[in-house]
Amino acid sequence: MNSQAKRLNKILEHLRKNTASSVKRLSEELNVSHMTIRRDLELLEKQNIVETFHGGVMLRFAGLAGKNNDYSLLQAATSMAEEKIGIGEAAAKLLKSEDIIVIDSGSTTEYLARALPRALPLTVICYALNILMDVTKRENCDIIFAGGQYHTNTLMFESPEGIQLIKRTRASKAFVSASGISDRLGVTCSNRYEGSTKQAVMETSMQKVLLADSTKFDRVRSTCFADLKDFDILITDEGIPPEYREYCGKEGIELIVV
Amino acid sequence: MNSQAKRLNKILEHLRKNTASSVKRLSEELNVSHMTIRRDLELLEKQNIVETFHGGVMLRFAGLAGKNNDYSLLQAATSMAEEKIGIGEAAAKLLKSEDIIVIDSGSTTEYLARALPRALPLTVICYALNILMDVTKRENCDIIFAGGQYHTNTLMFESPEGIQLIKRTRASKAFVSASGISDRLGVTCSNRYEGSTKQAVMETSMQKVLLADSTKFDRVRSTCFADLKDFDILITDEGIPPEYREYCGKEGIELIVV
DNA sequence: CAATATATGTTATAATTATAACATCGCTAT
DNA sequence: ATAGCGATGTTATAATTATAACATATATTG
Repeated sequence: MNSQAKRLNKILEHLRKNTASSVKRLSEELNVSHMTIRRDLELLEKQNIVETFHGGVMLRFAGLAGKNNDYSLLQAATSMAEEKIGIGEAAAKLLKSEDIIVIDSGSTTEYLARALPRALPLTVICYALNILMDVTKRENCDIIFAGGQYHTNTLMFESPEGIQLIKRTRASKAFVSASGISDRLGVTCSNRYEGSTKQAVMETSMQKVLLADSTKFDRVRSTCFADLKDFDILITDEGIPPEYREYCGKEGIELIVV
Repeated sequence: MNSQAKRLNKILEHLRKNTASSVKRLSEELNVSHMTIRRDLELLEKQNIVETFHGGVMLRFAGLAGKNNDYSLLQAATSMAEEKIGIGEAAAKLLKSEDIIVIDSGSTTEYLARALPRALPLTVICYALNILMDVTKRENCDIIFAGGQYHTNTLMFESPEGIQLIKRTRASKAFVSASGISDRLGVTCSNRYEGSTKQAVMETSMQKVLLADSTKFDRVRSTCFADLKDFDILITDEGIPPEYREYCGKEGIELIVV
């Protein structure tokens, strides 16, 4: 790891502790010139990790900057950011007043959490820290959080009791993310605990919406939690392969491309 | 409520959503001059509610500024702040490596969450947003969160499943807060849901530590969840009435006064 | 090892924010 | 009503931060 990467990690560490900081403080803390800090922050800002303003910086993705994530992981989490913003906004447009929605864990779903229309009264069910942090900032919003053991790499909480809580709850719409989508091998994620929770969500929601950027197609991960055709709506970006467009048409899945 | 109080609430509301902001943004948002904002922020800073720096402001007690708390409530939450800091630090001194601890909801316990020694590997069980936010910033720390319905005024999550999760978990030490303490009428809190959760915690922890500033003595709230003598340790400040000192001696409760 | 590229530091200047003193507005009490 | 007072707005000046261009140091590559 080069010195810049080290510094970027130190900056993020500092921000995780303090949420916000100033260029001055950072340059003093890290013993580098203010220009170096500025250039570092510029990088971090381009990747949507921090937000700068005259006099300071603040963490944007408080959640995603989980304590064990180093800079490279953060990069991954912020890749395809533009596409994900579009997907989140498109998902938010589906919402109606009094909807009871599940927001799954993941970085794509976080953009939905941010795009939730402030005016609509909603009930939100979730189980990931980044989602929770966005939702608790909202008003007009009942929150149900399924707790459990905290997983720092996915920012997700999981437990039998959490799954139980989801199972006795009913949602009008579930917004689910995935790490891999294959017509033949189904919709997959990377961890067993994610799979169990997602399955519970699929069981208890009226409408199931899959949120995934186009890099997820024709990719598999270890844990399959649903068939693609189990979903009612698929929201993705222009990069979706033609054969998946066809598949959606054939299976009656509403396709929303942003 | 006069116009200044209204504005202070609006500022806090804005900060709750954005964590940090700038004088410029606030003055534009609220249509007042930057001087007015500055004077408002000066007030809020004096009360330890926000922290200002060149170019901006940020919330200090992110958790405590729950969205439904108005300005007057915030004041209450930050009262006895010095005593509470001491109590939190004293509680942190009790911790040993590999301890499994419960941190109850409340403002006093938040100071413990902040004072957790960074070096010690710990498992933390909690169910309140302000505690969670502090604990997730830490490393060397397994987190178990008991979820449920979110209560904005106490920042606490509660559900049968959450209680179930607590009940099947064992802790070496529980750090519990209270709204009222009476030798005759027991230890009380304000809400039924708080009581059920606290009771579950009392049942499943080896050592029970009560954290309360001295304003809580000889005060009762609606929901009783324990007798004072059920606790092994009581941490409070110098203001503790003499009769409670005696009571602790008689009942074998270790008293720590900060 | 030289040559090049990249990262960091320095400086001067521009832009923004902070402070302080004073002016004005609007409420309250008589 | 109006005098008085507190709250808010205005302005000029000081302090701080941002930007850009250039200089220097450090790392990389053939």
